[in-house]
Formats: sequence, C-alpha cells, structure tokens
Amino acid sequence: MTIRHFNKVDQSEMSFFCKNRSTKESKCIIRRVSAKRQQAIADREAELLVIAEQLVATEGFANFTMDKLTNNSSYSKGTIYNHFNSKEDLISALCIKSLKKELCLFKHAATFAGNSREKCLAILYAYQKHAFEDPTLFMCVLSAKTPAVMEKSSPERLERQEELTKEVTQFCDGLFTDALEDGSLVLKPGAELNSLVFAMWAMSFGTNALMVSAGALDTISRLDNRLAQLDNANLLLDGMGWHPLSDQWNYRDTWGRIEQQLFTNNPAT
Amino acid sequence: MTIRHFNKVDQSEMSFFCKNRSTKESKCIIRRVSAKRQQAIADREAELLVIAEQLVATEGFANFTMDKLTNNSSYSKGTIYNHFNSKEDLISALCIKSLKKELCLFKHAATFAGNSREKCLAILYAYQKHAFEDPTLFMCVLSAKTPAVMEKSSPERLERQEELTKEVTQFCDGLFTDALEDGSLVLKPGAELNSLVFAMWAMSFGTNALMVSAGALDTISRLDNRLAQLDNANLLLDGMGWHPLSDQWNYRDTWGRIEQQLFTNNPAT
DNA sequence: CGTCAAATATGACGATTCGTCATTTTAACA
DNA sequence: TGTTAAAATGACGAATCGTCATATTTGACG
Repeated sequence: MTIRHFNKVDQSEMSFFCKNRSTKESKCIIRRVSAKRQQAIADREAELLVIAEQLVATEGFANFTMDKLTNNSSYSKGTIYNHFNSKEDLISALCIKSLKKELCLFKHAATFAGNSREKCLAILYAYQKHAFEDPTLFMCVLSAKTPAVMEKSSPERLERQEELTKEVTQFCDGLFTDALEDGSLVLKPGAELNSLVFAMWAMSFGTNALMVSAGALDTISRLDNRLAQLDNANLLLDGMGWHPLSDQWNYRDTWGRIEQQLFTNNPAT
Repeated sequence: MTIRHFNKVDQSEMSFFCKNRSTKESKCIIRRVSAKRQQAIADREAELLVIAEQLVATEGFANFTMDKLTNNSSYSKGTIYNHFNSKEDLISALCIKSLKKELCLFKHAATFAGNSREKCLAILYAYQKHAFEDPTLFMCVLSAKTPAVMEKSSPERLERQEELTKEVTQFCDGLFTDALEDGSLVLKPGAELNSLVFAMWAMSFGTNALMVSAGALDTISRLDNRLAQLDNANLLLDGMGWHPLSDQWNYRDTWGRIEQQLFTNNPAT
C-alpha cells in the first residue's frame, strides 16, 4: 500500500515546519537547514497527501483517521502532526493540492487555439475534467469551505487557499479582459468585469458541485454528464453577449476539439 | 439557554422511532403508540434541532459535540441517540429542516404578482434570503452533501433529503413550464427543460455557496451582496432567452418590489 | 384506581480518536 | 569523530463517540 518513490516536489509548498519550536534563547549562530533535508520534508508531505487521498477515496471521509494514515505510511504520528496540525488541516492541504492542480490544468487549457470564448470553454472543460477524474480532491475544496474545517486548519493553509483562489480568479480576469479588448465581449451598461467573472465561477462551481455530490438524483442523472458544463456555460455566455453566440458557432464541436487537442495522450498534470 | 416551549410540529417529519427495537416475538396485539406521545416526540426532535442549530451557530461546527447538545437540552444522551443515530445524522436532519424552509419560502415567493420571469426571480430572492439569514442552516445543506456526512447519516434521512430536493426541482419545473406555455420562454432547438432547470439550480446554488462560504475573499466582497444573485440570474435568463430580456425590463426594480411586497412585515416562516 | 407490559429515558462505560510531549535518533558541521 | 540542533517516535491523557443494562414512565385493561 505504501508508495515507495516520488519525484521531487516544489519546496515552496512545504508546510512551515517546526514553527513552534524556536528555541527560547536562540544562539546567534542559526544553523541553516540543509536544502537536502528541506527537500526530503517536502517530498514526505507530498507522499503523505497521496496516501491520505487514497485512504479517503477507498474508505471515505468519515472513516479516515490520522491513525490509519500513520499505519499506512512509514512515519510516526508525531512526524505526521509536524506536517498537519490537525485532521482538518490535512483536508485543507488536500484542498490546496486540488487548487494547484486546477490552476495547472487551466494554464494548459488556455493554450487552446481558438477565439476568446472557446478559450473560456477550454478552461471550463479542464475544470469539469478535474472534478470528474478526481472527485475526492474536488470534494476537498468543498469540504475545506466547511466551517468545521475552516475553524481548525492552520492560518497558513487558509491563507494559501485564499492566495490560490485569487490566482485562479485573476487568471479568469485575464480571459475576460482579452475578450473585452478584442471586442468579442462588450460590457453592458452598469455591468462590471468582476461580476461577470464571479458569475462564471459560481455557475461552473455550482455545476460541478451538484454533479459530483448530487449526481445520484435522477433530475441530474438524466442529464448528459459530459455536456452539462458546456450547456450551462453556453447559456451564461450567451447572456453576457460573448460573441460568437451559441447559435452562430458550433460549440459542441469546440468541446470535442478541446478534448482531443488538449486532454488526450498528452495530459498536463 | 434551554428553550422551554415550542409549538406543535408536523409529526410526519418525525424520525422513525424505535426502529430496531421491535420485539422478536411480537404479540398479536400491537399496542398503538398514542398520538399524544408521537406529538411529544416530534416536538422534542424540533426542540433538539433548534438547540443544535444555536450551538453550531455560536461555537461552530468543529466544536459542536453530542455531549454539549446533551448538556444544553433537558434530555439524556440515550434519548438524543434515539432521534439521531450519529452526529452526522443530526447534520442531515438540519439539512432537511433547511430544505423544508426553502420550499416553504419558495411557495410564498411564487405568489408574487408579475410575469413568469419575475416569479422566477422571486424564488431566487427567497433562496438568497434564506442563505443570508440562516447561513448555518444553509451550510448544513452543503455539509450534508459531503461524503463524511452522507456516509454516516441514516438511509431514511438521506431518502428524505432526496425527496425534498426533488420536490424543489419539480416546483421549479413548474415555473419553466408556465413560461413555455405563455410563450415568454421558447426552447432553443436541442435544448431541454431539464437542463434549463438544472442550469438555474447550479447557478443559484453556486452563487449562494460562494457568497456564504468564501465571502471573505476580496474578489467576492467587492460585489454587492444584495444584487449578486439578481445579476447572475439576469445573465443566465437572458441567455435562455426568457422574455422580457433584462434590457427590456427593469429587474432591479422588480427585485425591490419582491422584497417589499413579499418579505417585509409579513415574512413566511 | 391499580396492575402490568411495552415503550422510553438514563448515564455509566468501553472503544476510538485526537493531539501532545518527554525521550531517542538523525545528520550537519567542525 | 564529536557536538548539537533538528526531527522522529510512540506511549499517554483527554475528549468524544455510540452502546447497553437498568430504571422509569406510559397507558390499556381489569
């Protein structure tokens, strides 16, 4: 069960290790932690997250315990609590992992060769793909917004979450700005760019959240999973007046091309 | 802290009491539980939910425990576990309470005197009002969709949740059907009524969920809370082609009238 | 009104799980 | 190789969960 080997992991994402262990009377000579060790810690954190994700996926959130994580990893409880100061903090970390994956997918999606509205759809395709391929991770984003988790996870991780969320929205801002510049999107009087971005975010988040978590309801299961996000987006983007409108362009075709060109054979991970 | 008195509560919502205690060798004469007692049980369940909600609101989900519920009520642990077979089951019950309140508000909203699109907005207004006035309860709906809760709450409650959700969507179906009949809404070729209802659901749910749970993010906090739901809805409904379109009608005015006529002085609860 | 059996309430208890901390181990640097 | 700070360990106390044997209450019936 235990995963043996991992590629090196970006250290900048490492948790703030040892934060409460600063010696009261610190010597003037502070021994710098070696890069090698730092790397080892970052790798281990990634390893722990993978194991945690597997456990959550197979046994469910409810049955996931820190003790099980301990038993399924090669580390001790104390070590694990050096990384995550509570179970909720770990959920928060999974949420961050999810956001980072999203951002990565989004950037890949933005390379789609097409008009501005098609690029927007590419992002949404990536979002949906993420939610469906990795529902555990996607649900972590949802769970992390839950008071139960927010209240007990470390301030550092909450801040990181916020940072990443902001980064995502800024990324989307860019898409809309481009569309405004090339004239395919024109702000209606009284409308703001911000509110358009928020609308798209709310719509796509709501769509994914309902599909993943309430997919069993027959109101939803009767829909075509692969097209729900596209259909919803088309309604909204038409409403914004983002050209070409859906009756002037075959976006179903676009959807297929996005899948083929960006997300087959050569997936970005 | 303990609440003393409650009005009578609909018994049909009572949890399936005593379900695992059927005597192995049941006598032929099954003594019927008196209506009075049934009522008492239903009342108590409502009372417990109110206390639980207060506790969650003041101390947060994370710090809410069944022991605290026990201490803050006049009943013992065993009695409480007769109502809710786990902490998660209780969350589920709160979710059901929330859905019932929503449905009630929606029905009240549907009495708004206006065209079909205005009625739709009235529903959304009610939805937003609920989310903002009672965020704890609204978040319960979110939490209840979380695997942690789904996995541990009783099948009966999960079923009830599903039932209520279905009832809400059918209610929305009605709105759309009316609009189709009076011609203010025309299905685009290839579109289905189902997917339009789902789109509106996803949009409004996503909007509320983000506003309530991520409201601290400055991307969101810069928006006008009271109008976000309206603005998003207008974009979407314009995209559906639901007449009168937002440039042909002053829906901001409608929004104000909804508030005044339906939700001031004489609120439905 | 008194009796009795079924329904319901109680809270002590065992089992988990959480998170901590005194101690041991590791590894960087001289 | 020796020294010392950082990091790992796992036993432990506290808190919570959910159960169950026992006590109490209810109300149908004589």
